Amino acid sequence: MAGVRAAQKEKTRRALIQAAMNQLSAEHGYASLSLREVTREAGIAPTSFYRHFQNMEELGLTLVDEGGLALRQLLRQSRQQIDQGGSIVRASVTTFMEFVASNTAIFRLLLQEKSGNSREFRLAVQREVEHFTAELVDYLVTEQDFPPGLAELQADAIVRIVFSAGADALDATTTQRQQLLETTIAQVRIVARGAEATRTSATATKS
Amino acid sequence: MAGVRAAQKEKTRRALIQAAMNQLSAEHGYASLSLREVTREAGIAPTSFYRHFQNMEELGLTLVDEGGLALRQLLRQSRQQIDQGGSIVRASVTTFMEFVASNTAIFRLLLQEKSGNSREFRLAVQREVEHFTAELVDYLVTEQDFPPGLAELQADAIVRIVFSAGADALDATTTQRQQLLETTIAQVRIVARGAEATRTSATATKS
DNA sequence: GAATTGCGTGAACACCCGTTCACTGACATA
DNA sequence: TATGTCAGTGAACGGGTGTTCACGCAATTC
Repeated sequence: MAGVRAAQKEKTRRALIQAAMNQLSAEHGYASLSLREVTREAGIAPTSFYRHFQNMEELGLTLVDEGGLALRQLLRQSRQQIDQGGSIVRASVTTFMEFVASNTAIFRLLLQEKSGNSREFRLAVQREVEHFTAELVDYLVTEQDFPPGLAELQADAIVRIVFSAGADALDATTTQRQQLLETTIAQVRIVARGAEATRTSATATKS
Repeated sequence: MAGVRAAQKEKTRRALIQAAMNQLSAEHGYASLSLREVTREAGIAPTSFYRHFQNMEELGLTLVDEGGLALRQLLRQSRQQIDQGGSIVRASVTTFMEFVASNTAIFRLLLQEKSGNSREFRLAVQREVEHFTAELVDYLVTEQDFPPGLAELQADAIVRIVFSAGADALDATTTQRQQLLETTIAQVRIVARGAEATRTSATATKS
């Protein structure tokens, strides 16, 4: 009953996932990922692949899940920074950009498959992003007392801006990233200000 | 000197481009586009491909150019709608969404290659999007008297939001698109309001 | 009318791909 | 200790890929 066998299996499964990650780069995306190359890098025979995944697609979806997991850790991290005071916007956007810089491969994967050629992939990524938005909506409603509708609009806009900036960061130099960070922070603040203005004008009308 | 020969060549060149376009769909992207399939659809021998393009990459860049051209036509169209009065934001976003709906393949191509695996492609798409932003900046500065820096921030944010919404529209049903249109319009207005608030508070400080 | 240019061609080459199959041998079970 | 399970294997099949080459033949040039 000692899981020696199971442990070994899990180990090569991780090796496959890691190998796939390694092959993902700016020049080589998921679409052009080959079973043979992945198994070669993982150090096993091509045929052994099927002991762990039915398809390359199943491997891909696993990768997306890994990305989603990383994103959620990012969220938690961001929350912690918020709780300990300071500029909420700056802390959040900075954390996000740091994530992009240090998880380039995985963020690129999410980004590509968001508008990729597999519906299932698109939906999986979309789910992760929505999770992100929902978290932000919750914050805006409970902490900032925004009405749900407006919070939804605002959060959605901010997420679109930040993810889009993250995409640009992938190709950017360090100084460009710095610039991009400041730009994004300013833009998020503009959105926040606009939402605030919208709220007060609506409240004024109501009262 | 009659260009019968040249005309025929241009014709099959167009056939190749069109064939490539036809093969682009939600399930089948540029990355998995094969020379042989394209020539098959175009009705010529695989080898003839090289009479028109050096690589598949050259064909791809041509497709991106076509997309850029279409985007600029969209811009011009949008300008016309603005000149004849009505809500600027609504007209612009609506036009954009209509473009996405009727040029699905080409917009999807631009979107995918924006974060795709060829640096040259990414830069080409980025150039097109920047052209888009520049046009908007110009409008904000000359027509709305925004200071250049703020106009840049605002335009960039709006373009990010609108393109991101366009991406979501690709997978959406008609009613979802309607909803998305309204959401996007509201978001653009929030950004405009935020920028306005930012401007006036800055001006107040200065005076 | 003769010479040249150049688009389109079919055969062929070398390569990589995903997937199947029967098999081995270490671990797990009883 | 005997039996069964199952991750990993190497050979093989069928198929698609990009690219080369020499060639035919109609449009063009002189």
